[in-house]
Amino acid sequence: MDTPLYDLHRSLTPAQLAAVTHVQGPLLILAGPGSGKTRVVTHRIAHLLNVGIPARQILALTFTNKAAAEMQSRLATLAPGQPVWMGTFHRFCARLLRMNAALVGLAENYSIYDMEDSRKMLISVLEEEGVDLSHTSPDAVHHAISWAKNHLITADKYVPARGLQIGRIVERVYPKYQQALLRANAVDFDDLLLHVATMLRENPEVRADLDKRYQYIMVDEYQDTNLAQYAIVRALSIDYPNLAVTGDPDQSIYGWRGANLDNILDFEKDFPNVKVVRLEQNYRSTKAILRVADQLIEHNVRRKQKGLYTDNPEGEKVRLFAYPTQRDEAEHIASQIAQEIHSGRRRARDFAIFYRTNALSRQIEHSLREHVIPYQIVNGLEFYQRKEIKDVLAYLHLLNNPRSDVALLRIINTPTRGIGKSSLQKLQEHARRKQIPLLDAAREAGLIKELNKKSALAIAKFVAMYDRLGESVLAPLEEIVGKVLTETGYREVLQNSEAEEDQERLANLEELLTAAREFDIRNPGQGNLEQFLEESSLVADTDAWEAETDKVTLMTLHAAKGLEFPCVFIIACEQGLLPHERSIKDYDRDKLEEERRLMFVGITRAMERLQLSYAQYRTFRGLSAPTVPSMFLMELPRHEMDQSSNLAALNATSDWEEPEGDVDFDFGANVDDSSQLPAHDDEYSQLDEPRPKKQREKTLTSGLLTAADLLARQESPGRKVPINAFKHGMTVSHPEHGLGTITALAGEGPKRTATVQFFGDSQERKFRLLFANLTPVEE
DNA sequence: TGTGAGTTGATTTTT
DNA sequence: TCAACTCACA
Repeated sequence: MDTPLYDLHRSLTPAQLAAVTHVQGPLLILAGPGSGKTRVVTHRIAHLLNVGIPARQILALTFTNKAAAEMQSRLATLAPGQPVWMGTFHRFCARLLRMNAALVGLAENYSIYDMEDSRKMLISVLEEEGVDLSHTSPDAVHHAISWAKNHLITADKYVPARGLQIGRIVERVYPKYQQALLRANAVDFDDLLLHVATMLRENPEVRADLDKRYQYIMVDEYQDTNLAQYAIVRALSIDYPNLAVTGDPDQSIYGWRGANLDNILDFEKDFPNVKVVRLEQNYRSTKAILRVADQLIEHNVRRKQKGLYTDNPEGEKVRLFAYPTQRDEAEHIASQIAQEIHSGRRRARDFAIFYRTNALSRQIEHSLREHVIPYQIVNGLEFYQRKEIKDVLAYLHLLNNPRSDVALLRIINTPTRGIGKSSLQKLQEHARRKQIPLLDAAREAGLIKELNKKSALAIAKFVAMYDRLGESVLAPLEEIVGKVLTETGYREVLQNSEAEEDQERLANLEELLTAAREFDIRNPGQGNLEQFLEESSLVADTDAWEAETDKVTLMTLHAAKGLEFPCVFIIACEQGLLPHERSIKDYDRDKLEEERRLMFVGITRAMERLQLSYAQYRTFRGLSAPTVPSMFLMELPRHEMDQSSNLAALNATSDWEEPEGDVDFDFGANVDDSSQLPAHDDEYSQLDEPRPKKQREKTLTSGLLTAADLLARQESPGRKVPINAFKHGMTVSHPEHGLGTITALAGEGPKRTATVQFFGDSQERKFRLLFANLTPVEE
């Protein structure tokens, strides 16, 4: 049933309503922080549906999976069951490319290389070309290529900018890199966009079809679009220019990734007759917080003037604290949080701590642990980036795309099977000479003269194993993953290892199996390997953040965008960190303004309480040094803020709530203050024990049970062992066949099936667990 | 060929 | 500080 219109529109302000009810023609929504933007977007989609626009004509593009999921779930309550396509740019492009791969010289089973993969590929190209890297690094070259791609500059069009040192190298290597990718039937992240943009430009009829197909396009966070994304959206909005974008120039923080602020600043020029709606009322923060944010961002030149206001209460003063050391900073923040939690005033999830770089989280973590405060970190090492996961996925990648050399290189000797560096080199040599994929070269190992017998045999065995795995590509994902773990010996190696680290890896792989199983449930039917790989390639760190758990959140300022918390701490507001030194050193105003926006984003996450702080002394990269407070702090309305130097408070034993008196905030005093901080260096390094690996744990599953799980848990009459007790790699016994090992599991509930390899049996056997007479064997 | 110690070199943000 | 990479040795 459609939601009646009046219901949908109730509780919207006039400005919001104007945006929601705009249907035909371009629309620009300038949405300040906390202005209910997501609400407006989802209501607008619901409105479009209400006025009879088919769901399949609507497309909503976001930058993160999280944002897409958020929208999806909100829309689900407004307009249940409507198949509106929502997702990230990259995912959308992956889809389009899948359907039109041939147009850009790819096969439809192409692989998506992540940063690590494409970097490896680039390095091998650089080596092949014999490029001298003494004055640059592979990463710099990579970045330059990425920059070019984001600016729609293809390999054949690349002309080095004058004075750009690296230009010469890029000019030479970019085409080779691109060829290598095509040969491997692979794309990097940037290619997803570039290929689609190219495809739309060169195939007018395809473009027209898609334009017609997606008549109503919405783009979230438009200020973060780069030229490629702009071109794509533009190309799909020519015949049907019903493009609605939302964004805030003041929250553009991805310039370094090619985001082009002009896209939003010039939107009105690009699309004539655009309707502009400004959402300036903030529903999130107190007046005090908003004033601080506003004053800071006033210092930027490249922006659209915007008046932020709120009807929220004045609230408490924003705090600006100077601590002697980072340890004091962390300790005091942790104590404040602990006290608020213990007093029952707030819960752990109400707090967030932001910092400019990931490395800054360590001290905070340490203090939070000391105070036994639960926290979650959104940081670099996410699930799909872990070695063991990437290894196993590489097997899957190679199964899906036999031309993926990067995948092959990753696993041909993982776990080790006697194929060393020199053998590999010879193999690569051979592949290069004949211009064939490595896997094909491996098939000819016996014919390669340079290879000794032993190596050739090892390679042949690898190929045989690969082909054996290949027989299962149409099986459910869980089964494929299980097979990979068993057949490759990967599981066995870890099981036999004493190292705690390896046990953890085993647990992570168990999680991967669970993920595969959940995927199978979501996607019944055959041959979904490709889709599974695509999904796993396009997930990001911040997607792992869980709003529901009751934990303090630690994250970078970048990751914080789009979120809100009652209490926010921004630490290390120091020159060189925020703004980051790289944005200061070449006096680039744009870069500096981006740093300022970053701080603006951080500040505007806070609803009720905000504390900015810096340490007068900070140990960074093992070196301790006095700091200079962030220049941005000078731009704030300091007179109306609570400025305390916390030395006094730190000496007090009990009450943290009221930091002692308003000591004047002296920006110069910190530098020569080292006398009162004797030898803290050593002392701290002792305290600073390495972060336990456990902290990395991130759950892929919610812990919720599906109906099928429950079913599986039920004890069926006549059997002692619940179906769930059977795990991959487990030893089991069978009255007829004797002892064996479970090599794969698949299916759900009564259909759950185990594949067992019995000892001394030449082939595997499959059993329905519900009926089979299998028993786990205690080891 | 594989392992481990030792050294180096780099350290922003991420789809 | 730490991870990635090199190089020497078994």
